[in-house]
Amino acid sequence: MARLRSPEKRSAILEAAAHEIAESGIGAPTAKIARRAGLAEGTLFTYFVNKDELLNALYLQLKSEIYQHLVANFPHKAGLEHRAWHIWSSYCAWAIRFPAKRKTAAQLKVSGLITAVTRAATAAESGPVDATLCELEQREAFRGLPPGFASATMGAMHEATLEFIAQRPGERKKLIRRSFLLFWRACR
Amino acid sequence: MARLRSPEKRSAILEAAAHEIAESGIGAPTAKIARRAGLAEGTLFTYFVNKDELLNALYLQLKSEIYQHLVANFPHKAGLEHRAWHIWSSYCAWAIRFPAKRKTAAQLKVSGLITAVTRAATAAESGPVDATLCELEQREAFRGLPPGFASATMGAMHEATLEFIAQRPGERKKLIRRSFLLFWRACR
Amino acid sequence: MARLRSPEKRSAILEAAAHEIAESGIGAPTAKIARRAGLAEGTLFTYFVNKDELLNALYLQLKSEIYQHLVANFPHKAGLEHRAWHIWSSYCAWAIRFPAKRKTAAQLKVSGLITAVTRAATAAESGPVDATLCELEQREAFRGLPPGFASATMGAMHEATLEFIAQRPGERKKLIRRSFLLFWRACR
Amino acid sequence: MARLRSPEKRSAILEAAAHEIAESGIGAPTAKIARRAGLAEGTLFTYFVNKDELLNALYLQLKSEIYQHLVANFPHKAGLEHRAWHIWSSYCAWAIRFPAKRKTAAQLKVSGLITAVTRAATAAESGPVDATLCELEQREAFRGLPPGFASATMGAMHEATLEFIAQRPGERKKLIRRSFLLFWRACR
DNA sequence: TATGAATGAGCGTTCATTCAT
DNA sequence: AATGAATGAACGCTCATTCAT
Repeated sequence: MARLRSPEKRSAILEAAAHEIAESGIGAPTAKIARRAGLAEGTLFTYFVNKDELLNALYLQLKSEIYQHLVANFPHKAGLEHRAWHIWSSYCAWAIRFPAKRKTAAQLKVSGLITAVTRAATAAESGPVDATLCELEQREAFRGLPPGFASATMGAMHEATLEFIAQRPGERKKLIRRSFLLFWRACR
Repeated sequence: MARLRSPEKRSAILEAAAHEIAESGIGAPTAKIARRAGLAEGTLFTYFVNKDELLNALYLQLKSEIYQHLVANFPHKAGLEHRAWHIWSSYCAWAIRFPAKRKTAAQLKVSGLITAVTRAATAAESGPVDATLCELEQREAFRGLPPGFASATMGAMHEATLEFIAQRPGERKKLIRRSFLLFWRACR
Repeated sequence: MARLRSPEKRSAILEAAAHEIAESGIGAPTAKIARRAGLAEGTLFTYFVNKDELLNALYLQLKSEIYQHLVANFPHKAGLEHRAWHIWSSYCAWAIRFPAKRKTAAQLKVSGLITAVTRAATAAESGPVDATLCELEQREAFRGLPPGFASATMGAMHEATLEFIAQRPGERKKLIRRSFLLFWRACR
Repeated sequence: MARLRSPEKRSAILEAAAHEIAESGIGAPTAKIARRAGLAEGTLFTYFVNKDELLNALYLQLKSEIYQHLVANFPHKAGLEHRAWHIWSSYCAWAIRFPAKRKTAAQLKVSGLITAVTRAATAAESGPVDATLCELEQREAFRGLPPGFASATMGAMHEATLEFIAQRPGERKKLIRRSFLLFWRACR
């Protein structure tokens, strides 16, 4: 019941889940996840009341990890384009470094299992990243489009870019730069 | 001679699968799909050797339906922007008209079950749409980006747009127009 | 209804069944049997009302084939030992020549699907073979043992012998001779 | 600690399987076996990874039970004929006492599901029984026949005998004695 | 708290048999 | 008579979840 008996074990479960789901999809068995986390089948359910909750917690965790990554070394004082570039390139770096996590996040997003509450919680994190994206949305380019559109567009273009990078890892740097230019043309 | 395998039943299965998967995800039971198609459980397997093949056939079918939709009334003689607009708005119209199909196509895409063969088959269809997208990629905006990037970008921005439309159906027309403008700024 | 429309097709089904069952056991699908016989799934059931009847007919057929084989070139005028040797060696020759049929006959025998009626029918065939076996049973060695015991013993020792032959095909001839000697010691 | 896997349950499954297979053949459903063992369907698969393994384990178990039975009260010091008689009569006694097990063992043997590994494992058991059979094979009667032939012959004649006993249970004792005499004539 | 055996509903698939053609 | 699509019960097996230890 006490849901946080050992934060390490909870983290181990989330980490294991991210990898299992990347490999086997949402249908990855809880037993395998638990085993990969070094725990017994049943123990998983002392940390998460059921699989759905585990999946929602995992989504939250992944979003949070991304956020941490974007915020690290954030150029608070820089101009808008530079800050946008930081977000763009940092996210790509994270996605390339943790491909399993990225894949899992994508699967969870379309799974239909992520609740409105969870989605709201991911949106709640505010900080320099959101501030930058909001600033972007003030621009002429986004006139008439609803709040969040800049962020959604960026995310969508990210996914497209990362798929190409997966096929041409050698051109990684160039693709990140060029795709940002494309994005930035739209915003300008 | 015995009854012939009927294309109508095959279509009914694909149609039923699209709806069941939209509602319940990739895990939708084949028995439910068959029932929804008005057939017995076992009959499904005279049309598709197993679930994976059904899913691949469904993906192919959905891609093909989209293509048919985009090609209908295509303004062959119009300028590039006009043709791009046709693609943009027609796809949105299809997605809004068949939300279940769109959702299912998205799920299948990330499911890991779509084979390389299937993906190749969807890419094989060539025509005015591809020609237009290729023409787009010749532009300065896509310099240094690999073939297919224009199409991928468009697709990604579509997804973002459609999510917002789902929440504000009333602003549909405006959102489609405005988001196209955003896309077009990038291409210009 | 008319069960004998085409005797060739009926035979083809039995032949196909013998091979399929040798390969896959009693569980061999009727569809596969029909296909192997060059017929459609449903056609099988115009010749045999159901699978059980097909299996019983097959058992009968195999027993009959064996009998035909033993009776061919039967040394009617020879002494008892010579006639016994003919039965012994001819059966081994048949089993070696048609291993699938032998295997299938063995499977059917223990399957629990062969009815008393079928068993009775196989026993009904009378002729020089039975006469020889009856003659054998008159001997001191079989005193106090029920009718049919000589035949059963011979059959049992055959099975044992054939298993060894399967592993040492090169010694075939010697094994057949030596095992007959063993059998004959018992009868003498 | 959780419950430990219980040897009793494992045994109960094997026992149940022996009876179900005797009644319904190799096709006996695992669900029925589990139910007969007093367990839930799924529990069977915590003791055996799949049906094939269960069947192999069952074969091993039956062979072992037979062996235990033959070894009990074995007349180690007696002459060869007496020891052979012990094996002969003890096996018959076991088969009559546990007809279901005997039938099942026979079905498994011809099923094609028993692996080489399992067969090897059954052969590995060595002891006074094998010693006696080896001694038998040294005799003139088995000259030129491969090792294991005495055992195979005995087994084959057993099967024949038991079939007759099944039809005349009253003459059991006499049949066992007389059939042994027949066997012994061959060996002498 | 941690364990993993136990549970049984649920799934994908097979297959003997029926029946429209 | 011959065909093979249609049927649905049945099967082996999986897995989220519970619970005795």
